[in-house]
Amino acid sequence: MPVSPPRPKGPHLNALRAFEAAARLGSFSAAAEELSVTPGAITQHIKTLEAWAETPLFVRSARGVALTPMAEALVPAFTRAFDQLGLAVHALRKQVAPNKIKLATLPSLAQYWLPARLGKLRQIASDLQVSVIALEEPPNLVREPIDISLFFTSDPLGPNDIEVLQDRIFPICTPDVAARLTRLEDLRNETLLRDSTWSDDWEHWLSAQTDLGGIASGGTEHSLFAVALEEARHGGGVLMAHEALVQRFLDSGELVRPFEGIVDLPRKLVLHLSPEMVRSDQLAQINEVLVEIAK
Amino acid sequence: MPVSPPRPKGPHLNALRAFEAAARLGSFSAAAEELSVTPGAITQHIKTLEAWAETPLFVRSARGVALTPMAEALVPAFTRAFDQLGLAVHALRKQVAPNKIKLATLPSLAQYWLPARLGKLRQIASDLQVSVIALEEPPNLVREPIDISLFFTSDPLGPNDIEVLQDRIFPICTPDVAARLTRLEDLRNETLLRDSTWSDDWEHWLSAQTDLGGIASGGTEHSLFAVALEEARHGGGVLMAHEALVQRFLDSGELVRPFEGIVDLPRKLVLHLSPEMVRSDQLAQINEVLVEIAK
DNA sequence: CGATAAGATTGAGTTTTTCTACACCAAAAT
DNA sequence: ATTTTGGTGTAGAAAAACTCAATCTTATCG
Repeated sequence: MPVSPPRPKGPHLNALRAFEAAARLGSFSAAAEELSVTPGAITQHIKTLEAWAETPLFVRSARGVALTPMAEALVPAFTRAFDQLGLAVHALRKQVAPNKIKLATLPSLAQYWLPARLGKLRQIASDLQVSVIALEEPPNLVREPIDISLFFTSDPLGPNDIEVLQDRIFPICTPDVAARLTRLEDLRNETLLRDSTWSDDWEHWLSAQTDLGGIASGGTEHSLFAVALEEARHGGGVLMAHEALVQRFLDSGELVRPFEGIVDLPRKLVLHLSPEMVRSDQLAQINEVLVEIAK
Repeated sequence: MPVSPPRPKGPHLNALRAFEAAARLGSFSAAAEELSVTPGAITQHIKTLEAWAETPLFVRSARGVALTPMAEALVPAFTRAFDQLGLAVHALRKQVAPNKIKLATLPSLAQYWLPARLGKLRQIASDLQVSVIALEEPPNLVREPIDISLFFTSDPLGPNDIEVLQDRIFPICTPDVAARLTRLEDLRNETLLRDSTWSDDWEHWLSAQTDLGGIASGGTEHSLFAVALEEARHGGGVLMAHEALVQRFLDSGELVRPFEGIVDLPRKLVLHLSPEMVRSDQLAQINEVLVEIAK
């Protein structure tokens, strides 16, 4: 017979968001990354949602998770909903402060490439307030309150993307150290400096050199490019550098290229614009700015 | 110069939901009602959202709140987003348990009108599990996990609505009490029973009677129709009854109508279907059920 | 004019949710 | 066999959300 239960509550919004992220990214840890929480938090959100729905949504295996066929069918609707919500939040931010712009980029770019461009930019559009957020991974521009991202990628360009430059690497060191280096084999006696986010740059570069000696792949790895660069500047070794980041040290002569070889990596530095950024009628002004940033 | 602030966080989802509800309903207390929280909770949500956005969203006056012109423009996007989310949740519920159906209705209807219909319904579609939720106010079928609502309304019917019957009122009492009543004026000596949700039914009915004596508008008011009815059944007075709710007592003779007058109120009992209910391919089966419910 | 009512706010205190930290586990990769 | 990867479980802590009761402001009523 008909019971009269208490008013049923919907699922928690945060649990739905966690579900959507995990489903879209195919992984709890990736979802945790995107939402900037620990993986354990995602596990718990999914569990409460599964408890609410009284059904499992993911099948767990030791190697990762996969969506239940049933859950699979539901994901697009949730993705659409949270995308809409993201757009609405973007619209709110823009409405409130049309000329505050948040730009996310790699710490190294933020430190060595951006400042000069932003300086010029402030002369052109002094009403814009650009703040820079240093991130290791590109943010989701639909979901997060960020307007522009600037990262290296090898993905094909979308309509809201602007190519800035080609990623290009070569070794650099102080003139002192360079004096000791005549052949590639001499690198065996030097400390090879590398950045942990691009830890196989040395391998890429070496394998592109015609006369390849078995140069050790070791060397000291630094979690920040800035630290590795600092060590190179003090003559602590040979750094595998990205052109965009070290141009000014080459110009000043503080650092030099001990070898000719330059390797183009299969990726470009790309500016991504948030949908609201594109939609906004402010676009003309922004574009002027972007052209300047992209030099 | 470009700072590097910590990763910016988006606004709280619950605050956005509160904002959307308050904006759509034009009132914090109405939003509180819809979300089943206290008005204070809404106030706080809006405040945190305003703090996040660094701008006021509502202008407060003692009479209520009104949206900032700026906020006004943003509401539709949020409404769309939360509607989408509501639909997605409905889809989830249906996917998980296609034949669990939640029906919300007035306590009095749940007690006096529904049971007989649901009984018949279970014979026709025994695989359906209908659970009944008693509510004073119609729920928002897009946002809440409820499939069908059954309430009195004077609004024009939408596409997902089915008219069930016309609301019709008249006084009833026990035969004993009726024996004392020959003219309307005799009501002055009786206790007029009324339900607090329909507290002006007596006035409606009286003003529709041709020979209107100045019958006192007092009497005892009960918060539940069931209580008022119980009192009438014990000869405690004359109850202004709704036809749908007391038919069975008239049939059994336990209660009688001391006067002829029947007043049609300008509202109908209407079944509302959730969008998912309509969308579902289960609709054929449901319809069979609905026809039965609507008798 | 005072009384009352409607609606929102406030601050304190409480409950619930959400998160982290860290130990742990199982398959896959080395 | 060891390491790595990705998820789970639990305890405790932090943050968020909520309630309650008092309070304020203005409109309406008598």
